[in-house]
Amino acid sequence: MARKTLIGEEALVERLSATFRDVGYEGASLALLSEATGLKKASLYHRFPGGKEQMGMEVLQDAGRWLTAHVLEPLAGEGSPRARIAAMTRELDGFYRGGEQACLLNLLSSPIGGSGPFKAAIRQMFEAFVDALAGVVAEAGFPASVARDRAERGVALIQGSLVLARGLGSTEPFRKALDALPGDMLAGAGECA
Amino acid sequence: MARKTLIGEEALVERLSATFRDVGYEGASLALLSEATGLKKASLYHRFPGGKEQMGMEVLQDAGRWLTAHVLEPLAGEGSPRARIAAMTRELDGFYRGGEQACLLNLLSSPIGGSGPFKAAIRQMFEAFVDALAGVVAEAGFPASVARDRAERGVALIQGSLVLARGLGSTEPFRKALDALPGDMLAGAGECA
DNA sequence: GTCTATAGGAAGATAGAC
DNA sequence: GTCTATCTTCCTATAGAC
Repeated sequence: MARKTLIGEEALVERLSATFRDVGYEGASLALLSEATGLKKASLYHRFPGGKEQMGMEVLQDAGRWLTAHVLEPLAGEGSPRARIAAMTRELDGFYRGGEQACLLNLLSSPIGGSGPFKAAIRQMFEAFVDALAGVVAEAGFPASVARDRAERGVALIQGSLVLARGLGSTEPFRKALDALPGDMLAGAGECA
Repeated sequence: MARKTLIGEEALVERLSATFRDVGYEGASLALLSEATGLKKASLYHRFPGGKEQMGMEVLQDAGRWLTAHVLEPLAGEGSPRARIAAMTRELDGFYRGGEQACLLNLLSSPIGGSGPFKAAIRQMFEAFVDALAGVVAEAGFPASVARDRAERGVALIQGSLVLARGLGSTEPFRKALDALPGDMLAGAGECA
């Protein structure tokens, strides 16, 4: 009863995600998505009756599940704050392929005033990420407002270093940002400078 | 001899830039650009025979001139390092409209391996920005390698806070990042924590 | 310098055979 | 579940009048 589907659900979403992250949502034509997945356009519509927008949503939901499993839960889990943040950076390094792959949340975003189809999902993921990171920083002994500010800065650093890496054509800014992140988040917790 | 052009060159490029920054390069159709500028498509082609790609290039060059005049030169100019960085944040706050407008350099970027038409110009602007910021930090007494790392982090913070602001639908992360930037860049120069 | 009108092609999406 | 073939709409770009 096998061999009817040419590509598994996981691999399919994976390829779609990689394409969106490479060329953006608008830049990802069905021709391109078809080439990337090995499925003809009509086959893509069979799997995603809602068309490109549904592909975007499912890719985003998949990223949300990844975020929960590989970032949010570890951040809320066992170990010292520093160890948990360091573990998170390792996961992010893999997810972004050392900085080569851009972030969906950046490439699917809509203007601040606007209301694209992905806005709510993206916002939710950013908020969850900031909250989880702020939780760890607070656990290290910082007041809640400081923890929140630091967490926002941490997420901004990750996103911004990906943007910079893309702009400069080098993954170095991303790798450096990840390396420095635990120190950035916990500076002043025991030592100074 | 006036009144032939319905919109001046400066205003024209300004509107095109705003549109690209709102919906991205691929998302900016000629219909949209026409609506934003008040010029019909044929008129846009009269001003930009190279079509949308030329519009993107000229908008990018205009941003480069703005960067030189309002960021690079002030950073290399008079005043204390802290004052110069603070002056830069005020300029950036205006340019990004307090975080409401995204960054061209982000929205026109191509994948790390790829080679879009804007790649060289974008790379050059990011490098010039990082260099100028690193120069100020070095002037404040930090070793060149530390200054470079801090400057990269500063640019990443600006870019990332814009991404985060867009994702959260609030300009707050951007404004906070700007406020903290002088302290971030010069921490340890005299005081600690 | 701006416009209306239109060419020519690529986009998203669907029908129906296998 | 996948395909070829097709439809319609939108896109970039051009022609030519004013």
